[in-house]
Amino acid sequence: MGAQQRPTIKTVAARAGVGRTTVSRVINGSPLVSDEARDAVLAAIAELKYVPNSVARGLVTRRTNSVALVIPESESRLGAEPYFSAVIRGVSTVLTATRTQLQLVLVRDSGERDQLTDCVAERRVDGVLLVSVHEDDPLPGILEHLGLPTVLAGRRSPAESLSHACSDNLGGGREAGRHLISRGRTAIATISGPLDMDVSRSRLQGWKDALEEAGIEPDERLIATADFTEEGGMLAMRSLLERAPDLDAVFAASDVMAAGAMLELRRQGRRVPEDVAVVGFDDSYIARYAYPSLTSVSQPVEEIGATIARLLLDEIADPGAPRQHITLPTELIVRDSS
Amino acid sequence: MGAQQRPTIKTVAARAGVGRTTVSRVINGSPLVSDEARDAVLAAIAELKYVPNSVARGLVTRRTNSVALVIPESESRLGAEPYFSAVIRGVSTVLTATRTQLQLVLVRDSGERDQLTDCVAERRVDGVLLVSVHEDDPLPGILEHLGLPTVLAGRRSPAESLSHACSDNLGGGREAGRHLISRGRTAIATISGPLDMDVSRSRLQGWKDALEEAGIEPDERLIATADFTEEGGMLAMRSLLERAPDLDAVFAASDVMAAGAMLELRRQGRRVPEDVAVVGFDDSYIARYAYPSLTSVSQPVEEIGATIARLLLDEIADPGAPRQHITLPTELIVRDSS
DNA sequence: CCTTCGGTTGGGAACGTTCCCATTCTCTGC
DNA sequence: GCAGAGAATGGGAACGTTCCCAACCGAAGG
Repeated sequence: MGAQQRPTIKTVAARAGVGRTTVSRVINGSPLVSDEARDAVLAAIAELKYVPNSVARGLVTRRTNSVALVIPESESRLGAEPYFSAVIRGVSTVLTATRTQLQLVLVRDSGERDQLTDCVAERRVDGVLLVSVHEDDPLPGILEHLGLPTVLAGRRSPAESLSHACSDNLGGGREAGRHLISRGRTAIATISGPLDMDVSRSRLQGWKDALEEAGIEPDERLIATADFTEEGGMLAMRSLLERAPDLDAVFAASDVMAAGAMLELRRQGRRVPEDVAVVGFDDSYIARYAYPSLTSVSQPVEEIGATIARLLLDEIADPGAPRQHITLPTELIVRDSS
Repeated sequence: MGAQQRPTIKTVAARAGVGRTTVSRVINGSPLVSDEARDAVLAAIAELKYVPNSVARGLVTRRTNSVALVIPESESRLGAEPYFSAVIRGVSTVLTATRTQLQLVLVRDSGERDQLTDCVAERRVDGVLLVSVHEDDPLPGILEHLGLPTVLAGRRSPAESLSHACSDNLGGGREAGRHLISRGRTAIATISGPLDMDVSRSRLQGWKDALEEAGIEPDERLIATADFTEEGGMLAMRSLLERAPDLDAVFAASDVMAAGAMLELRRQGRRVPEDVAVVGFDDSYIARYAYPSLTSVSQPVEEIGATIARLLLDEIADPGAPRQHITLPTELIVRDSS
């Protein structure tokens, strides 16, 4: 029981009294079928509970109706960084609607990246979504060279050639900076992400822009970099406090790092926001759960996920079309920490 | 460029001066090949950068080397509930090591569940992992009937027939209860998850056991149920405070609900832990970020993910083997909230 | 010297689809 | 009334692999 022989397209054809091809046409919605034949085929399909074998179909069509979503685990763990979960949700929403499968690939180290390349070469997926790309990441180049449709969440540089969607990191950083200035803060530090990522550089540049607008010269002592982790945010905050004990505000390029920074501030007896105002980035639930609740730059992460999925489906459907670059707006959500 | 014709097994055979079958044997590690032939084949593979087409292979072997991980999104969103991310990590670790693909399926409503059933019937996966099952969930039964290897994280009931791994929810609930009693609390409430889930019932029973051990009769007024969301936890807390204003402790069956409960307690001016002690479940980072930091029952979620992946691979390899049931231990992590 | 056996080898068939093409049938227009 | 167009149909081939089985080879044994 259970594992009985499943019907094939031949079984259906025999039952409906038509040829294989006609059944195939009905399944694929071809108009070149008489109503009569179509009804017979549909009835047979229903009777036999026939479901086409997608593997066999993939062999001849060279399509798998499946795309890979690649998430690097090395620097920031899925789950610890809510960004990834939200991207997954957005991607999944769009893919489900078009009946496309989602292959999730967590890449921890370069060994696993090789496996990924194999998997892609095996033609198990029609396209690839990459998240959190570094400037010198070899993967986008490899995929491009393989001729496999590829779309990025984020970009390697402002001159990114591959299709991608990202949020307005520059504008978001600027908003954060302006907000702190408007709160009367004058010694505004920042905890940046890794500088080999465009997302980090853009947010940092936004912060600089805001200071310069206000006539403040960005000071090297007020810039620390971390790796988007809580631990990193904590260490960066400690280093900032050593170098510039008089700082009265800090803009962290992610909520997770902001949370780490707040832990360190509390440990050193600085009150938030009285002594030091804090602004994060992402507006994840960490911002809501944090105490005091965290002012944060909201980016439409789920929409980024949905957008890259759409871009990828477009590119799979028409590989010749020009690459698309989409920037989504950010919004500052003010809470208790600033 | 890029999309040049990829080599097939025939190309390799011609290049190595052997037959198709010999190449296939080399690829699949068969011992029935002379060293000489093997070397020639391996050289040809390297020269041509040949990678086997897994779709074609799947057609004849009836194996896809890919399993589905099904996560219901309806009650608790991926990302808002760290549990799922951790399970994904554990699953991914085991699967990557065995070169098995991971199909991620987020199911939002019953319509999407039908699609899932189709996808499974299409034989796109060798097995299915189900997370967060409800007692009357039709999916496990359908999959069992289809004869598809299926493993659960959690169980529908203590008599679960399918293979599964879950943590010791009963013991965890008991530990939480005992801990609050040891802190001298006497009016101990609980916020349970949905009662149609075994995980909820077990944690609730553990709480009851602990109270009864201490000679306290569990009071209906001190039991509220919610849906594992922050909002639900908040509402449940409100309802508990109305029904039993004198409560001095609460055990929530998840950190997310505990966070919601703490928000409501703060809103009503109750101090944590002075007026009301709070204990959560999961020991997610929410517990660390919360203020005050949250005492929580830690369960090895990532290990649960790894375990169900292993059980599934076992079952795929030997579908006839008896089903396995694995229970993993929990541990109470005491922090500031109790 | 012939048989047998184990180790190698490769061709044919099959897996379940889709696509190409040839065939049949029906209508339209002159 | 007949050619031609177009719709509907189905058989053959192909997609790239694995599995079955027959065939070959050299050595061992009678």
